[in-house]
Amino acid sequence: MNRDRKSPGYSRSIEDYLKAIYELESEGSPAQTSAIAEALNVAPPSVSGMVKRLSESGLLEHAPYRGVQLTRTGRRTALKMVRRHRILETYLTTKLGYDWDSVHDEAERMEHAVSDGLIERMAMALGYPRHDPHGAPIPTKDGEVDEQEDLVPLIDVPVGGMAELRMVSDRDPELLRFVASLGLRVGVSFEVIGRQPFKGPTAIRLAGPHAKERDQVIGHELAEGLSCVVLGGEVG
Amino acid sequence: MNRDRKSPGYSRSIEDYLKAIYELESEGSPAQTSAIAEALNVAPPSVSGMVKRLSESGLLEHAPYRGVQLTRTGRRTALKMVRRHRILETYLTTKLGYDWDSVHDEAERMEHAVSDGLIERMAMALGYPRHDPHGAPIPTKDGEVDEQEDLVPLIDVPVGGMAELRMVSDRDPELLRFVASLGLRVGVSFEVIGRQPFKGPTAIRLAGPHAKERDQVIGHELAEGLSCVVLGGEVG
DNA sequence: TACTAAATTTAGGCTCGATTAACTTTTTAG
DNA sequence: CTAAAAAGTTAATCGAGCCTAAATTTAGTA
Repeated sequence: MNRDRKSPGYSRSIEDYLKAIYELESEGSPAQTSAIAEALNVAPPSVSGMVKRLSESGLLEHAPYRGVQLTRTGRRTALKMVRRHRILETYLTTKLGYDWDSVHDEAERMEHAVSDGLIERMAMALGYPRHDPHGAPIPTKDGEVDEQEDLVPLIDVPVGGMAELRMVSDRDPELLRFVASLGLRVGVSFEVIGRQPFKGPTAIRLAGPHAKERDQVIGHELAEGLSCVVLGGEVG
Repeated sequence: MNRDRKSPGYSRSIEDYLKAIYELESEGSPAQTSAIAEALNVAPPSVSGMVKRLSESGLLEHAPYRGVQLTRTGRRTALKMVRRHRILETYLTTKLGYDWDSVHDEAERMEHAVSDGLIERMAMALGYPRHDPHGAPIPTKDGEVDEQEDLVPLIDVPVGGMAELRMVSDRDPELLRFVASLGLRVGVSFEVIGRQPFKGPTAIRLAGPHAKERDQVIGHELAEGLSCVVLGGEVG
């Protein structure tokens, strides 16, 4: 009666809550009610209600008025959802020709419907990738995540330094299209050739024999969202 | 706000009802409450309730105590679900190494989660197949189905005649595994070499240079479920 | 034709996950 | 240190879909 269903069988909602909480937690500090509500596009009292149920089920711990933390079990499920999401995104771009800006919503819906077995088949077909198309690390089947501590936002890369784009949030398709239109992709490296004060733009020069428009200017807010690794070599 | 979501956005339940009703209708006669209930594993009053809502939404017509018929709109959605299901089954077997007995459940869940765009990409990747792995016809994007009128159940293929297996229900994995274990697949042809009366078994001989066990015996009930096309050539 | 069995619908309830309105706790600013 | 603002929780409802029990309609048979 249970060949390859979705193991313990949490509801779609529960899976969404756990994943959202995980993602908030990984930005440090316990997840707050309002943040969860915003992430899930739901009113705060809905979160309070669900949080109560989830903590009664042992998926998270709730310090009233203080926020929420995943338990070991809760984190396991959350990581499973993150893995599903990122494997799906990778599969859709690699095998079905999706662009990196259009995979998020599709994966968001599919991640609740597919079986563990399908995810593993996709992972195998992809050669067990470590990162999704936006550079986010794909948790392993038993919940290990490569945390990538050396990443810094582009705004913190010093002028004159070389860096490589390593990760962009997958949330905003517009943003992803814009980033791509600048010639930037995960793995592309560049030199930071200037930065204006007062939250002004950062100027970069793409490395390699890129056609025209090797020089680009990136606004402050966007530059905050581009996670880079600073490369050793300095440039004159 | 609506890039490639699931167009009008019916609920999972509604999609299931419409598809089930379509499948019952295509066996002739309007779909009865109890038959729908059984197909969906739901109590009859649940069907009455849903039927009321669906007919108020114009997706079907309800003659109380008489059964239910899809409207044009209802049929369109039902066919969309059938197309999704069969494309998914074909994709999973062709591209991800699933066996024909294990795709049904996976497709059943995925068909509610994926977008039209994903289905079309899969269809394209497959070269727009006309039939799924069980031989069932795949409706086109605009709802045309190849009805295959020349199919007869194996029990009606006369002894001495040649036939080719063209379609098996995808519902029962056990049955599909068993059929496969006999050396039968969609497209395999064989001669009917005997049939016992009183709902007794049918004996067949597989065509071509099949290893050992070219002769197989198939019980009455199973033989009812194997849709074949009778081939022109007679055999001594 | 009347009576029973089967099929269907109605009535009443439940759970899940969401909402708004009202209340409580925590944080922050003066 | 206190008062207002912000954040969180509780209470009361709602709708979708399901259920069981109790009518009701249809169908089949004596």
